[in-house]
Amino acid sequence: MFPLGQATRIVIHLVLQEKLQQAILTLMPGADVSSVLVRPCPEPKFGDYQTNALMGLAKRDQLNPRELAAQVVEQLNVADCCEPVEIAGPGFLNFRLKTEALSAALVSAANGEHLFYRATTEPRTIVIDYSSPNVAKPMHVGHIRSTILGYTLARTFRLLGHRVVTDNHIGDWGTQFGKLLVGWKDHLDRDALSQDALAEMERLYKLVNSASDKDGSVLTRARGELVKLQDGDTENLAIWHEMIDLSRHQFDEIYGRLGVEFDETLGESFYNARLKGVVDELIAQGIAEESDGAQVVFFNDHKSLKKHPAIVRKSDGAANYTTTDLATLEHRQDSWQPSEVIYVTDGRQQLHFQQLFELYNRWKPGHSMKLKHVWFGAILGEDGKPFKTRSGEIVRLSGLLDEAEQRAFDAVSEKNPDLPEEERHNIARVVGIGAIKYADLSGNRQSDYEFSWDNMLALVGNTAPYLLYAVTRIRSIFRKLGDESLTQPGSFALDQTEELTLAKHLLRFGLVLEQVIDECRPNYLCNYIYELAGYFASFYENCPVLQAEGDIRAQRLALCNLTGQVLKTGLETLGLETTERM
RNA sequence: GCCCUGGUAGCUCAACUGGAUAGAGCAACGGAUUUCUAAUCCGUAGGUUGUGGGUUCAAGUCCCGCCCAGGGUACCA
Repeated sequence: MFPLGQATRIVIHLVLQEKLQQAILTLMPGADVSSVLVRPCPEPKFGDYQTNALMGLAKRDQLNPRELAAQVVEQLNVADCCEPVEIAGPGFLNFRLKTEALSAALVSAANGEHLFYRATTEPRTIVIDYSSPNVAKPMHVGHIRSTILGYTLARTFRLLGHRVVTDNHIGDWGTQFGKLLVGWKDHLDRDALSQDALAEMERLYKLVNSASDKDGSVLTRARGELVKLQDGDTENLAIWHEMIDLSRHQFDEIYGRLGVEFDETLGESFYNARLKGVVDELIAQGIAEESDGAQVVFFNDHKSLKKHPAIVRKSDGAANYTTTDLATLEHRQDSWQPSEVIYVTDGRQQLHFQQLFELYNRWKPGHSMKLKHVWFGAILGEDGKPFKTRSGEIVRLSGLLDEAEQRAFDAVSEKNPDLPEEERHNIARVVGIGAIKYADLSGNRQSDYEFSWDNMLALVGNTAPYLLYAVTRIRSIFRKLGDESLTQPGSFALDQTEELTLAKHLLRFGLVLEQVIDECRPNYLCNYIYELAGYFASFYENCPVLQAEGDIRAQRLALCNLTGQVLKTGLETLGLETTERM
């Protein structure tokens, strides 16, 4: 029924899982086996993989779990890849891989047939919305999590064969432009603008903002400029376009440094023409109603939203971001028919997205999109308060990246002063930017995260430099090999514990990638490659590669090569480049 | 007030449908370098998972109460 085919070699745990489910269905026709999963054992002494699902099944049917387990084992034929299955504790099944099965998986990977993961046979289309900076404001440290997390998720989905549309929903419309237009017309410093456009625009905004706090007539004028812009005034539109161009130029510079890309950049203004129609439909369908002069949607049958109505048209007649987001969602549904739309923003917007999703479900009943808010915690300084510069300013992203590269440059120059300066600069770029990204991705996204140069650029521990160093050690071995041609081993003996542990860990790559997309948590991948780098380090210390001879040498070289490929693929999925030396 | 998060080792963080003895790193202490990059490895120590109950064969994880922290809470996004 399940021959030891290609699937077995790629992801053994899935084959075990499928066979287990079949065995259960034979015994208990009609049972729901969707929750029957095979997972890695928490402790190697129990085996390589386990399932705890039989205990749950036994409980539902009031059976003795160990007796059920015995019957299942009776039905289960996994002898081609496992030692005899053990029943343990209250009803766990423990699987221990045969070395020959492990060896077969490694051989096929070494032949380039796979890299321990299986692309999906049912590709889905997923829209991912991330980054979303505001025009006329410099990107700051608050944008980095959304940008990094969002693009990492996009790459992970793509690696597993899904179609992804990434969309940068930039803030290019809204009330701030009234003040910006006043500032532009009265106080613009062209020199400063050409030096650093976003800083100049930010200055203008702050200037007018504080002026309008003191002087009501300034605010009135700002509103007037905004109305003119919205009515299509030529001069204001031209200024607005210039502000957008200047901003996007600087965003692109940052995205270039971060290696982040988008398929679409449809800002808020793209949906302007649709906003009135959206509100009209909501009113016509009886979803929105008038309240204090605004058009409002109430969620009375919803516990957590009961006291939190959503405004879709302000009393001054203007739409707000809920309306824009509804139009955006409609556009995404119509354009790409995604099965999933993922928003990557900070946790403070949870209420907004609850409202949005609930509202969209009412507006477009029967749509089949899964709407997900993937939120993350704040970035804090080492004092535990929101991360700011010493003078209390928000930290700008460009300066942050500069400092990361500088610190990495100092480190590499100290460790390896003989490398050419140009190479040291490149290493510094890869390590510095990588360190920032990795520090951001390696924690649970929902935790607040404490920004610490020392922690992220530490040379040991779960950091980018440690992982990149592991890659350079592997590269170094292959450099020493020179022109010598590699012989692919026909099998792997895996006599040394370090070889065995490393090999088994390689096989778990696919499982981890699945977990990342299931829960939108790249830290699972970080943990995995950190463990992989650790197992490789032990292997490296204990198992000489180039000094070994014959089959052992070929096998160890292949293990190095496979580890290098998985590390590189994992790191690239996280958005990290790798280097030859460091 | 109400709603949403979170509270795990001195510090920063993990912990996979509830699963077996809660794991790493940093800091501390002890060891390893004729060697494929020591930006490394091995070891020691460190815990009543905020707190009190409950459900379960099994709870950091689920349910209820309380304490603490952060965020949100009608016309900013």
